Amino acid sequence: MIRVMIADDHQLFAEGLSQALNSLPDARVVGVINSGPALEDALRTQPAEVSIVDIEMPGGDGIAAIGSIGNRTRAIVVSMHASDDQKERAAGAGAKGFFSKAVPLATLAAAVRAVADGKNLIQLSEEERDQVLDTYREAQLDPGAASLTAREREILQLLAIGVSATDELADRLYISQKTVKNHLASIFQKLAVSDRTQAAIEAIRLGIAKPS
Amino acid sequence: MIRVMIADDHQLFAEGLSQALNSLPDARVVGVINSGPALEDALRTQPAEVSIVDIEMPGGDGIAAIGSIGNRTRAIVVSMHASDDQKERAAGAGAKGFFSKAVPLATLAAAVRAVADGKNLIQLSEEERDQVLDTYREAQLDPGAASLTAREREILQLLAIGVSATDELADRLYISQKTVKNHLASIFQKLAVSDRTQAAIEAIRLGIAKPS
DNA sequence: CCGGTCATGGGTCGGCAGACTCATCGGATC
DNA sequence: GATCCGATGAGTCTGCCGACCCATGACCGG
Repeated sequence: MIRVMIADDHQLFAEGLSQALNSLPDARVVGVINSGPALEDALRTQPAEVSIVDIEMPGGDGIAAIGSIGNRTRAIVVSMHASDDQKERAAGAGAKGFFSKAVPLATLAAAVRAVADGKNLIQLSEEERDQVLDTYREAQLDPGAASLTAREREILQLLAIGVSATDELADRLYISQKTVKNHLASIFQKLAVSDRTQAAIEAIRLGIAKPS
Repeated sequence: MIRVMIADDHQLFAEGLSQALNSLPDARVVGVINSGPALEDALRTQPAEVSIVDIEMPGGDGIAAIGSIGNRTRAIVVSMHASDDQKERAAGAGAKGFFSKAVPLATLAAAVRAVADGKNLIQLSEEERDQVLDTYREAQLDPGAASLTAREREILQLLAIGVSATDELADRLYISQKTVKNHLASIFQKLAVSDRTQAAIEAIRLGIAKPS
């Protein structure tokens, strides 16, 4: 689980991003703050592997904040109006990544994983960076969840949207009820749960079910 | 259920906000687009009661987009650098609300509910506006969920964190298994579900369970 | 070709889940 | 004070759920 701190004076952006990252199965936002100086304080009481910092903040901007937190966290800088100049300054302060706020959420999520894994993205060319990010696009699931088969995942998806009865699951998948129960039994083992209610909750938490 | 469309060229912001609004029990984001002109197209195929539009977008800015969508949707304008000038222009184009991106998410959520309910917030003074918003801070739950009793809500919270067995629920609440089953029966009726798995999913969707 | 894994399916069995009806008691409401 | 509702609890019964064991055919990697 990657602990993430967000620093941005635009609350709407910060809270939205927080919700979005929290919905990833392998990340957890542990703090949302609205100014640069507060970042250092927050990190003292609440450690985080990765911090996402807006470069444009009032009261001592993001760059200064990054410089002061040093090695307590790895910083990813985001900017509204991304420029090469800003990128240079971010790199100089020790940031490990630099992104425009115009990039898709999936890209930032991949960057968070890459940076948490020790990668430094900021000195790479765009092609190199995208290549690295591609290897981090998928969430690192729990060991149990990672070993789920395709069919088991299918059943979990149905479970998570409320298809809970064995006969309904069997109907939807065109298999017998016996097979459904067999699959469920392996799911219970792999997820370390004891019934389909807990399995459904786990499926939602792990992001196996698509809410949209 | 309030259908919401989001138009913002900063994908990170748009997707983050989308996730955040989707996590509300009474709103659903039906589209996220990244330019002004695309808003009109999107609304033609996918109706939405409320649209959240960034005033600063390349390729014909948000103001023009709002003017062209007229009465198909009610627009709330958000801006990075909120100014009175921008607010005037938004009001002139027919927007029903105007907010800085620095406001908390809860405020925007309340605004979405207010605007969906027919309120026009843009001509109000700050005090008047906050007064109106205060009446919309709470999500309008489904009729069924709204009538849940305190005890029923307690059971749902436990269910949603994986306490699924009757005897465990009884232990945690210091009541008999019989009573647990009686409460569950009323919950099933009120939420229109048929077993505790579906109830747990509904509880999560309705925000009855606290994830953090 | 052989071993492993996956999807499919069968059988059995104990036990819990859900549906239905009812009772008591306290607090609120009128 | 009569009434309603919420919380507590009980009894009964059908049937599904979960646990355990096993079999077969397909596929894949060595």
